[in-house]
Amino acid sequence: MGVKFSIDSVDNETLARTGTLELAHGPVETPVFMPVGTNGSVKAISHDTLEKIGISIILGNTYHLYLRPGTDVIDTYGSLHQFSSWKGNILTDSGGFQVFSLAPFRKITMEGVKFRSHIDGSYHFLTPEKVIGVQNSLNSDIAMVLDVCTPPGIEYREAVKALETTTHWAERSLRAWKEAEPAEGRALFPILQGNFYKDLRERSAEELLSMDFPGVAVGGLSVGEPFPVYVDMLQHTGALLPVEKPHYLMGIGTPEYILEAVENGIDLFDCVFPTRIARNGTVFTSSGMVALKKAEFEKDKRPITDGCTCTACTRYSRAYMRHLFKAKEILGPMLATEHNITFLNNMLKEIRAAIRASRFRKYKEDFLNEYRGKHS
RNA sequence: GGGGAGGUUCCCGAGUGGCCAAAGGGGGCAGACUGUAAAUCUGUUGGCUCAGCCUUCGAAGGUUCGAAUCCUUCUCUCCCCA
Repeated sequence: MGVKFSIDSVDNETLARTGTLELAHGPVETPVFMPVGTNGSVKAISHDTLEKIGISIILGNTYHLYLRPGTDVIDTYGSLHQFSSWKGNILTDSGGFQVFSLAPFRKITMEGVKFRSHIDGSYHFLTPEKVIGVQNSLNSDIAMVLDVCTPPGIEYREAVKALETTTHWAERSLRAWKEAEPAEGRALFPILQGNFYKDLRERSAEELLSMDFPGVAVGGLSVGEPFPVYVDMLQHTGALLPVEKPHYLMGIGTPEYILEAVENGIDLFDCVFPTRIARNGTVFTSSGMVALKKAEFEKDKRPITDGCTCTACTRYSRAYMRHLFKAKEILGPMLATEHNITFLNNMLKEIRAAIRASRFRKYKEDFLNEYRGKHS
């Protein structure tokens, strides 16, 4: 389970740092945004285009791929990479979040989680060991332990229970992972929980970091809490993480959230938001989010944003993009998805450069001033 | 020329005496979306001095306490037969 993570530079005002994570399918420069490809496909964009943008790692989802196509199909290819023809790295989420978001159908015990398939209603029982087994079939470069994610506002004792289950599952996951003797360049990360109780965050960190994991993820944030609460909990949690290991914050993906994450020492993050809002007609620009369907863009000949290297910005106007969405042309979601991923990827390049120059704070300030200022 | 069907709020289309400013869909406009059951979902869509009032269901007139709904005439559209 050897994974090399080297820190190249450290910002002198914040916890931000740049690094390189050596995974089985190539190096990943951090901080990095990882697009989500739940079913072995980042929705509305081809692997070719992702490669062209320079994406080195995407997500897959154990829960979805276990249900469909199933490991028997994946096993005939040897890996999700082979099956989907993705040459880069893949991080697979464990399914813990699906158990959380599909709440009406779940039953969690210390042993595992029983749930109903959203596809055919069939019952399934997932254990930490089984989830490791599925991720071994997928040959994930970074696998995640099964965890219990909880929403804001729950009782303390309920948060304790979720935390204890998560720790217990992490121990079992690690044992199963080691027994399977994973190849060099593959990693298993535990997921820090504790809900919005700081002492529980500390306890979760203590318990999980006492185990021999090559990295650590922060879960249970960006689950509906207000932005200031997110920032507060992130600051508290970020300081608990061991400097030498890669830090993964699960489920964040707007420029504002990303900047906070990087400032607090986060190296990896993923989010469906950029790709989902793209499909729904909203794109990122340096001056804020823009809903392309709005009437004001009917005859707007400008590109989505100047200086962007994506297909939409180098070739098409806002008016045309609006028309594509109005006419429900599939090209609209495709171009918008490429744009949003390109936008974030370029933003992360700038962030890494700013950290190397030890001027991250300035970069963040300047970025947010324009982003939150008046829209162009 | 003869017979038949029909004209409803931006469009399609329900509604055959009061519960109708008028179902439903489309379109428009706005909002939401953050480890993807999402190319999705929600709201709104005649006007105003807005718990009320005014205007609206091809046009005009009539019946009625009361009409988009009934009657008369006109007008327009579509289908069938000559």
